[in-house]
Amino acid sequence: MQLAIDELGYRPNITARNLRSGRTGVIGLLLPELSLSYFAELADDVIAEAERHGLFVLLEKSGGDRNRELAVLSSPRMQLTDGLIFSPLGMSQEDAHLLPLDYPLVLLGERIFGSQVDHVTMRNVEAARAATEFLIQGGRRRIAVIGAHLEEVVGSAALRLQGYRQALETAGIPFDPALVSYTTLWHRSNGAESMRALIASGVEFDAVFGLNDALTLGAMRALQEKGARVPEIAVIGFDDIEESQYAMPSLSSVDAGRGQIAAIAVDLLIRRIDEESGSRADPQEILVDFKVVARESTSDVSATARRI
Amino acid sequence: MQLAIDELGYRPNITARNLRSGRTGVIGLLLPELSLSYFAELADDVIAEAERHGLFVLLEKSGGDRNRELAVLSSPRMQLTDGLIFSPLGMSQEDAHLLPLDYPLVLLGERIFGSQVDHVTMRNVEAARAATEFLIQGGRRRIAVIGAHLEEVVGSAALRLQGYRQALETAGIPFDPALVSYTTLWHRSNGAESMRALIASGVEFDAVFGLNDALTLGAMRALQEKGARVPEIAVIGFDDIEESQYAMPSLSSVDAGRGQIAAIAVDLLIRRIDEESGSRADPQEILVDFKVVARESTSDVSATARRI
DNA sequence: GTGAAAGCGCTAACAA
DNA sequence: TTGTTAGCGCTTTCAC
Repeated sequence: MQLAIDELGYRPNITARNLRSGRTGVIGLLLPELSLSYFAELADDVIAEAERHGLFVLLEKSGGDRNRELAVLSSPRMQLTDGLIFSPLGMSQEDAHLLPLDYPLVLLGERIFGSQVDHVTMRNVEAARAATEFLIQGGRRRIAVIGAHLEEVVGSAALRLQGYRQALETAGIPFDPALVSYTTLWHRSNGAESMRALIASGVEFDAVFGLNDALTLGAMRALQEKGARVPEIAVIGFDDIEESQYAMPSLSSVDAGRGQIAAIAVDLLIRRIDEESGSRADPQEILVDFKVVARESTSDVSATARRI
Repeated sequence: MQLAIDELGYRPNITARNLRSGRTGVIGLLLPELSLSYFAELADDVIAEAERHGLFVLLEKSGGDRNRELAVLSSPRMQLTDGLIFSPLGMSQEDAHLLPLDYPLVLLGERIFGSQVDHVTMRNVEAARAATEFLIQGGRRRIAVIGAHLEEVVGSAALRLQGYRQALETAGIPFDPALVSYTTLWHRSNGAESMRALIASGVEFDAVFGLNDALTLGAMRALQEKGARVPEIAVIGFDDIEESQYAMPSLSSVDAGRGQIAAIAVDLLIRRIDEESGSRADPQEILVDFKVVARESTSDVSATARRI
């Protein structure tokens, strides 16, 4: 039988099979932007994980735009896929009710919590607090923050800032708003601009906590331009993207569990896809592990807060 | 009528439509690795371009492995897509006959030339020559190369090395094999290792041409670790990935036309998809434009070749 | 056991 | 114009 199949070169028609079975074997992945290393690496992880389960990944990018996100969620395009892993950036908590419940969906990130949808995310507050505590243990007291978002309540920036403040509080260090620098986006250029502004403001600091690695690499570059030495000024980022270990000096960071997020998201999505349509299990909220990765940018050196 | 559609919430079944029409509205993109910035940025460009034409992108990664590339090419998975944009890395010229001719396919990159398949690529030789000439015009004579591949004839590394040699020849500078450093992969770590080996070899040089930006950023980092100053040692890369402008110092590079490659590849693929099955147009070989992007790493400074 | 038939939801062709 | 039907290629069911 197999011989005959090979000989005649028979190829099953996947589309017909899909029509019949109601499945496509494809999952969607909706991310803000692939040129941000964090998301590129996340996509890599998701594709690898999906492949292990015999699934393919249809990749869409939203550019972080709420309308584009909504358009993708409601478009018939998504019928090509059995489910969607979605990392919102434009949409926020108030939009939670706009998430489809009749379609297998797994949320990532920090924009929407407590919806009726499975959600995998990192321990932003705890991980940011660990990063800040690590700097404090290294003797730093004037820790600048790069990448805060104005008036944000949920979202990565707000949560990580919260972790930072908790660490200060625990250590009895007063919070100084002058040390917090705001950006809209988290590209390297925003980090560099923020750092230049911070330096221009004349505020003293002995360490920098960047709310993601791309930002932080830009900030570290701007610091060095002004003649500041790292780790005399200690610098730590967040996400632990691959290039952080090749920066000059190599950048300390927090590995917030990206690989684990990808694996769990795919697993949860598959579970939803396989679910009998009548019996919808309760939505799960999953938090993954994190760890501080110490590199040269936080090597111990005598610390003195100062103007640069 | 539209009212009735909206009211009843009618959604056409895309799969049924696909079965009927023989089209899926999805194109495949097969790349080595998304965590390499060049490919992440290329994927971003392809997705954006596909979207402009109402198409979706199913992303697959090969890890640069020939067997995985062949597996994807011949697997029925690809029936989910109307065509494929493929950047081979494991497959090479001898495998050209294994490319399917009965399926819309556009090749990228430098591994396979002159096949019966549409091909979009950069002017590797000319662009590498331009980068090298740029260094020579800056007064450099001892230009190290990072990232050559042993015994490669076609492929990005070989072509770019060829451009380097042409530039030397035109300038009457003898080619010194001791200045050429070989790697297997083009990650940042390989660039750093190569540079350390080059320095350990004791050879004198006053400039570095890295065959891609990731390599070059790693090499620049290793240079600086040894106390060498850039641009006293001038450094130029290839690809002009986004982060090169934020390196310290910012890295000069060659923009070899990535965005144009994405746009043309999608256009060609659509043309193939729309082609009547009987009338297969001749395969096209398209070369895109390049330009040298000068940044701090090649700012003019007095150059003296030396041991580091 | 092997084989025929129905139907997934759409669209193109045809009939009224 | 409007309505009906056949068929895309698969899988599941039911009859033999």
